[in-house]
Amino acid sequence: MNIEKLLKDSELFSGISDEAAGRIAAMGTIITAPQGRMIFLEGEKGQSFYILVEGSVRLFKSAPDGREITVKLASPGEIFAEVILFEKDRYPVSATAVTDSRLFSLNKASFNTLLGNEAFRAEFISVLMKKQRYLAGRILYLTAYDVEERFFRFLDSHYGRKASYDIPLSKKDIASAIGTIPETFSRLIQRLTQLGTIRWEGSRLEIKEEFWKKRDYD
Amino acid sequence: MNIEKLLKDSELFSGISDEAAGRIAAMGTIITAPQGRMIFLEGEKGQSFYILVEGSVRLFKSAPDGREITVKLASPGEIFAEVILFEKDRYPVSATAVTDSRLFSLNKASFNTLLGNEAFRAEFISVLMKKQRYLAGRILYLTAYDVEERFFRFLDSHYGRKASYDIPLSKKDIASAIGTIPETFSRLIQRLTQLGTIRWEGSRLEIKEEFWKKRDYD
DNA sequence: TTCTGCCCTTGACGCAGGTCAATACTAAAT
DNA sequence: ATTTAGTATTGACCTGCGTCAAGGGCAGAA
Repeated sequence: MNIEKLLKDSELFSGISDEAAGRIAAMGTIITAPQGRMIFLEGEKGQSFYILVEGSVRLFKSAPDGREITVKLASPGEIFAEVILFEKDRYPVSATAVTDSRLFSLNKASFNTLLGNEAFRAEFISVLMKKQRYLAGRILYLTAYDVEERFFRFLDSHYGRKASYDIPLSKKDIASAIGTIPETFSRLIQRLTQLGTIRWEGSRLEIKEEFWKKRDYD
Repeated sequence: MNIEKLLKDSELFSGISDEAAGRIAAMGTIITAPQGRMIFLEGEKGQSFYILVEGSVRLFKSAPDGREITVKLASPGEIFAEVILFEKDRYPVSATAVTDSRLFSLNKASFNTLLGNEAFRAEFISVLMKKQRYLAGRILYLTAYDVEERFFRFLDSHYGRKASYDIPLSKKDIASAIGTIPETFSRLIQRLTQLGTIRWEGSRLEIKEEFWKKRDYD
């Protein structure tokens, strides 16, 4: 797939013209990151930010004791590490590809050129604000809901409410995304399976009909 | 104290000229909020954002079960609810004054005028990014540290490492700020007092010499 | 084919911290 | 002076979820 198309699907460049997309595409580079590849490390110096084109990337902070707290599991179209562009020149989180991924990377200088454009600036600010809302929401998510609730909210927000999913992630990665550990997540799955609420074979997850209806999020 | 001076001490308008400060001061209004006053409610429509001039304001989200999760305890000079300025016209959090406070409020229209200024835009974007870092840090704070650790980090980040503090907040507000409940916080205080680590009488809190040295925060 | 490493699962266990409830201590209101 | 209401403390209790440890399944490397 060509880069221009992908850019136009991203949150930052949505609604951009073909011509502009072409120019931007020429300014950055496409990076391929196989599953498990570290993209950047918290505290590391950097001068580029990224747009996830394909795959998924885990953004996390490390606690002093070595545990990793997932701040966000990014999906295609999302921008991250844009914080590097102002003031601080070190990444505030680490990023690794949890599935084979492709990223579009743009450096500070190119970005500053873009910022010269009024419409782009407005778009950029609105992306920053969306992120802020996301993070405030994640604080609520992690502190006010239990693991089961978080699991279903995770499904809902990442794939929507369906009866059947094809999950491209390992269970350990999901556990991390919902803020728990594999053991606890495994026990949750076991319990839900016994209750007949879900069925999970290979990468196919099925949720019993009727289930979503009982839940009211927000 | 005059508004211009206060604006120049805020994170958003730091380094602004006297002349510009005067113009901005004329665009907004000063609001007085006595302790306990609700400033705005999550979900409510609004067209203004605020700069805290004096006092402290608690920003929180409400869980479906009614619990309130404090997202941030704002201090003077900080800007909040700026998220209202783009796209979404509803506040994503609620805000109440936890001590008698004064706020400077600016509406959307005035803000847009300011945004016309290049330097201001850059400053604004950098404030947004600082916030983003704060929120990512708060996720780590709330999920990776225990209550004791959070308490000392709270003291450190709000007042610095001192041997003696004059705490203007109720214990319940501190409990909320550090992500716990009054009972648990009270027990922590009791334990630390018995250990001789702290002494707390009225609003005066004393930390035993030597204590901070044992801690290494980042 | 065997080894090595990673995922996933399952059991046993412990504990930090939340819930519930009772009581005292204010300080403001009547 | 007495009611009222918010804050604080303390005890008894309980539970969700993390830790530790062990074992099974599977894939890629040698």
